[in-house]
Amino acid sequence: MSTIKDVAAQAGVSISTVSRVINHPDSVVPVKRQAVLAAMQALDYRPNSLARALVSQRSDCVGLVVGEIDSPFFAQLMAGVHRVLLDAGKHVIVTAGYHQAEQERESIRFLLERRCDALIVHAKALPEEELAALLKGSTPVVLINHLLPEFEERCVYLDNEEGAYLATRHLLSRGHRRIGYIGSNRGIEDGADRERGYQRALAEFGLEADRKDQVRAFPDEAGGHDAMAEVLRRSPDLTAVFAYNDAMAGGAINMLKDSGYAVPEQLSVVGFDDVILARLLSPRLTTVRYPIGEMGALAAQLVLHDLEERFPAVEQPRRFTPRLIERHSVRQVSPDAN
Amino acid sequence: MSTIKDVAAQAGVSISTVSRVINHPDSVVPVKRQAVLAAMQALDYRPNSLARALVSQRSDCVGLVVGEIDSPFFAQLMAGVHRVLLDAGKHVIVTAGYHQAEQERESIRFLLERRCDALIVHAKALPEEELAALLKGSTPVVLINHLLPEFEERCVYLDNEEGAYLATRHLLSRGHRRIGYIGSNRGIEDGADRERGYQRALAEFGLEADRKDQVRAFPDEAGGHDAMAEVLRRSPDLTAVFAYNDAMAGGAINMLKDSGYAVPEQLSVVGFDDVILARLLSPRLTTVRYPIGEMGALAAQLVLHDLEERFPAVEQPRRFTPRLIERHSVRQVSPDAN
DNA sequence: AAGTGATTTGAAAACGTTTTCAAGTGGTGC
DNA sequence: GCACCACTTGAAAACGTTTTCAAATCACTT
Repeated sequence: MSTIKDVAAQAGVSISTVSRVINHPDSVVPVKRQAVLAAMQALDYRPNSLARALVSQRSDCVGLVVGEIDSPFFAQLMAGVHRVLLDAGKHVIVTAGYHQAEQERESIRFLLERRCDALIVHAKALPEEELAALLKGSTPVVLINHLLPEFEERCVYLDNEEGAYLATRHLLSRGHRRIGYIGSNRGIEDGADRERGYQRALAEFGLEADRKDQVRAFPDEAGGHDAMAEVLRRSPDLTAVFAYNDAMAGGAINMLKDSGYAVPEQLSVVGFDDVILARLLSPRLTTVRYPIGEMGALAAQLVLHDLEERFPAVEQPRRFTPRLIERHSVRQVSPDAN
Repeated sequence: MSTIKDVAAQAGVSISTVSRVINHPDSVVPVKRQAVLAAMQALDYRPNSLARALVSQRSDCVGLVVGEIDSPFFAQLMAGVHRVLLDAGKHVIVTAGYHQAEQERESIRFLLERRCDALIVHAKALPEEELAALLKGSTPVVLINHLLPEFEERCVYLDNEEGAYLATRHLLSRGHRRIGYIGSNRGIEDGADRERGYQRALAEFGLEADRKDQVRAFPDEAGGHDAMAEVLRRSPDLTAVFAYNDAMAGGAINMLKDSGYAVPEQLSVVGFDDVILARLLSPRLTTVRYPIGEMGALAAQLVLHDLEERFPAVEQPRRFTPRLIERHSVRQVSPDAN
């Protein structure tokens, strides 16, 4: 691969001049500029961005750590971040933590070693002190979905409790009184927050969350399927179920239909996230919209402002509030029928 | 951020020694090694991978160009590549071409400038000459889903025609004789290949593909919805439909149900890709499995072998053959009933 | 005691850029 | 015809590493 030296030689100028036509084209006289351009073309020259970043101390890259690469949820996050960063001429390097502290640590280390100008991190397994230490470092970081009170303005997050509350309230307002919860067994905060929201809504109606109405499983389709079976076994009189996420809700719905239950006629289901899937399920899933794409975009704007003054500070609050999306998986029921 | 010099100073050794404890720990005497390790710890030292890559001429990164970042299909591709590369100690930089030549070109340029050791490229918009030129370059490249006869062993691809043939044959074998095709309007080869497969199957049964039974639309849920409506308007007597991908099939199914059609009782549907969605739709979608994750893994093994001899050459054929996955969206029909 | 060979070390060159600085060029105003 | 200035240019330093090479050290052998 040809270097700046080759180009300089071929064009009969110094390497400084070549560098200048790359970075400040106007500062070199047209005839030489043309010669350099021609030489670059002829040699298929590509500036070595490593060398460039090394001396200029900026790579124009921002690193993104997601939970996993192949999930519709994180796909939306990546897309949101990508969109605003690409427009700004930055590039994104994506890395996955796979929900394990060690992998998350390794991902962050990789990105830092690669000298990303900033990091956007979704890491739930790492201890808070480690995250705090990261925030304190010299590389700007914004955290997704992990509120560190100490660094509130650097955290973009969703009010999970409110989301679960909304979902449960919706079920309650439709007359349901026996409502199960299909949760995640991944020991992360979201889970606890959502359970709290579920319980709060129940409490408002004078109901108490029964432990046997709550089952945790791996937060995917299969987990939803199994959890649904289990919760139904334990509490056959449930009229509705709130699921930790849409994939679990989908699995639950499948399980129900397979067992001859009609959804929502016999059992109502509410999901969480509003991934594409929700619109494709049948019945179309009533769910809580998780604006993860917009959250990614906000995080991107935050780091953009850190990186260059030409990007305005963002005034928008970092806390996002979820919204209930009503579709067809919930049915009105008479509370007295229970 | 501290450098190797700082570490050397703090440990009272030369930078060569520090470099050695990083790269060949056994070659430095234990007492100094400990001192260096301690200094690194104390200073939170992280080797600058840019500098390292610059001198050693290898970045341990492979670049991956996908069609778009937020699609379940490409998510599987990324995951497959990621899995084998991470195990081998390599890192992956992902970039999206968004199905536009200019974006694809830019993505490749970025990856090349960043001095990735190898590239895995899924690009359908770029002209073949450009791809061929890329393959001829000094950086090892493997192409996904784009067969360049000139570089056959560098191309990992699916036999699209066979897939469509399988799907249509399945419908035919279940008695269907009036079969519509919901295609993609993105002018890429896959589309043409799949149409050919569809026509070939039809021809084997002495049927001719009627132009009015074929509608093209944007290959997503909404496109599938609209195309289904259109094809039904044109040819109300269809008993089955083959869709370009699962998302379109999902949209089509939704459209059908909304209009009061029962699936598969009144109309059978077959998809393509077998993304997660297919299992969650109801009825569960009969579809053609696109082993894109495995294809990504194969591509990764190919580049691994290019990069280091310790990775074995891969003997496996580069051409993947799709497989029909029977689920519940196709119904047996009596051919004579038409 | 001196020589041998193996081990450990540091100095310096190299990787491919950008940037600073000073020198060179040519034009302008008097 | 000369001083001044603006513009353009090249040499060289710097970025943070790895690696080569030769020097230094050390333990043995004779």
